Amino acid sequence: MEQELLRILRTLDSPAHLTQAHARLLAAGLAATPRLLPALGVPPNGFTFTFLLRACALLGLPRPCGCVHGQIVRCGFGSDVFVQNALMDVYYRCGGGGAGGVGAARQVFDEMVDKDVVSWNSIVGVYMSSGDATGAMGLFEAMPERNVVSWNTVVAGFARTGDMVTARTVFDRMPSRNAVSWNLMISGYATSGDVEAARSVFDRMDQKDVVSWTAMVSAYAKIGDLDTAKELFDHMPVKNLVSWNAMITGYNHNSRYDEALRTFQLMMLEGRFRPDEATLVSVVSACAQLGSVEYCNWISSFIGKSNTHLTVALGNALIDMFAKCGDVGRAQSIFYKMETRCIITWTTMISGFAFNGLCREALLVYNNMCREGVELDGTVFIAALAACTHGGLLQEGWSIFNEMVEQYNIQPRMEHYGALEGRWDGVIGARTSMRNWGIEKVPGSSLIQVGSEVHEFLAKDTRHERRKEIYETVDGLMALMRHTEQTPWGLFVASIVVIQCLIGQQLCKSNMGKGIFPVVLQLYHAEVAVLMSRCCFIVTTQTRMNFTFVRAGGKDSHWTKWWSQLTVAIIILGALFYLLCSPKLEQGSEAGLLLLLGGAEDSLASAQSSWSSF
DNA sequence: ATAGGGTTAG
Repeated sequence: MEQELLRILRTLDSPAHLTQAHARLLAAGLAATPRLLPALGVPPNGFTFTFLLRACALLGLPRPCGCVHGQIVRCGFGSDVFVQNALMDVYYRCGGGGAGGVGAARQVFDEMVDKDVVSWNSIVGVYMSSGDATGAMGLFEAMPERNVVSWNTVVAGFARTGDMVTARTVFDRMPSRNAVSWNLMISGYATSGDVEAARSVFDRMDQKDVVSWTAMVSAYAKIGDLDTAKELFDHMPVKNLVSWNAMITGYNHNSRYDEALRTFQLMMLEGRFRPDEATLVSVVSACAQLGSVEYCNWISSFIGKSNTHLTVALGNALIDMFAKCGDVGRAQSIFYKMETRCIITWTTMISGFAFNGLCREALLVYNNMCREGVELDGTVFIAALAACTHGGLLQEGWSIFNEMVEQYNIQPRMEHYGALEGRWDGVIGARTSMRNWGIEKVPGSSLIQVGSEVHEFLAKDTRHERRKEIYETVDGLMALMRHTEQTPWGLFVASIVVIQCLIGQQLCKSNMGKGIFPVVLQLYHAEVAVLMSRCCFIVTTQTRMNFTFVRAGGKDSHWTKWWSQLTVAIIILGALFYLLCSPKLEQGSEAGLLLLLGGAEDSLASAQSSWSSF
């Protein structure tokens, strides 16, 4: 049958007959048959290959690129400048952005008979995004002609690496600039944290477009200045979907999830934009943080109705959301529905089960993951180990820990030890010490009364008026901890936290009702376990600890200032004390821990009474 | 075709 049709097709010689035959094949459902389709005789052109190459780039597979390259040469497009430019881009992307990709792209570039500005711009961009600024600048200087895109490519390259000094130099040298050039400077300054500089570029710009405004909104949101972000957002002459997304994620990053949702609702009320995946990811994660079942149901039914494709990011966010509001069954069904998963998907599902106390199920997910041969990272092991500890499955925890080290060659970090509380039991008898110090009475209490006011703290609370400070403090400490892990500075930071907690308790106790301390510090069990295991006592991971210093009444008095100054002084002295006592401590060494314990025990003992009586 | 703003877990 197929042979017969092929024979007939070959005999056709006029376009009209060909069209007729094509129509008949379509009607018979045979047009897509791989051997008949080429016989219809439509020759490829430049567009064929640029689209084909784009498909290769999306797949990121080097092998089809080679085949397509062969076809390009065979069909006589070896010197078509459009096709060659696309080919260069594809070879770079399929090389994974590394040196191999750069080499392949460079080879295409060198072999090109005709090069136009786009070819030069592309190769400069390739060198820039591979991190080779010197190579890029060499090519840039050698360019026979430059247009505004050439200049922008270089500015973008320097801005991406955070080298705003060089970016500025190039920007100032530009013979002419367009909106993109200015916007590159704005976003470059914003990502390097210099909002002032970004703002001054923005103010000097006389062709501000929606991108400039949006970049400024997210710049202010990033440094936590939501008032200015909101003000700019409200005054934007034109908003698009990305602007709304920027405002919503700005609220998310500052833990103001309810306002994120309100902004989303405003956008929906306005009705001009349909939420895209980025919007939904942000909204879902805001719902997850709020843990409100009504919001979660609403957004999930909205997603269901809007027929949105379940991408990896959205799937991950949904799994997290359902798990956080206790519906682990729906979390799991999302997990199964996902066509592609990444390491975050697995991590989220494992922690989702553990979060709901289903630690065996968490381990099943872990086992499935290992069977599927997913490439694992250190983080997924933190989740798996925490699941074991949480469920009291210490033996499983240890065997996973060993697998991690021996089979997957992942260096254990302090978070892994933190997840395995049993680690330190033999060293210091942590549980006993805890009981002795009366620590068990403090955790679990998330209500603190100061004077006549009751301050309530729930997990990841978003309602407290000083939540910005809470999360900034915690985030800052965590960042510092990450930055300084494996060095004595980790101890330094940990000691600050402990001392702050102790002082906070004492201040609360002795100054009820006077207006106490302007910092509210809230830590969760995992972080506390890590910090505390450094400072020689362990917190059971089942118990969430809320350390809070609360200021009552909301009025600043001279007492507040006085206490703040005193506290800062004590913190610095305490930190110095730790530093002097433990300058040569080796992290993780038992001798070091015991030494540290000796130092810490004294200061903790004095605070013991306030812990237990609180 | 080459350059610019927004995207999830621990």
